[in-house]
Amino acid sequence: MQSFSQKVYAVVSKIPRGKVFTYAEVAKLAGNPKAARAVGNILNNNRNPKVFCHRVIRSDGSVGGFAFGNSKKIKILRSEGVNIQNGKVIR
DNA sequence: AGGGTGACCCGCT
DNA sequence: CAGCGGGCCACCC
Repeated sequence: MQSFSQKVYAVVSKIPRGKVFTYAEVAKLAGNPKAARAVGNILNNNRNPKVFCHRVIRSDGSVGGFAFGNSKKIKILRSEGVNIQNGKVIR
């Protein structure tokens, strides 16, 4: 049985390298476009190391938050090939 | 069963 | 353009 959190994990895990998904996008793909908040809650409470949580950003392009440090998140994203300027992701 | 929290989003001022 | 508030959903205690 796939709970919303499980779906979120599945979607996030499917994020290809060098690409970034917004919480709203993940929530929508998970089945609830308005559950962006729930996505953040799930990742925050679980912050599963097996999930590419660093590839999930806000709709504004901000990295949002990261359990290991948002700076680290930005660094990782840049390594992935994502364009980041002034702490914001340019996709 | 109810209340509280959170890495959010949208709208208004 | 920037800042503030309200509302949405899911999970935990």
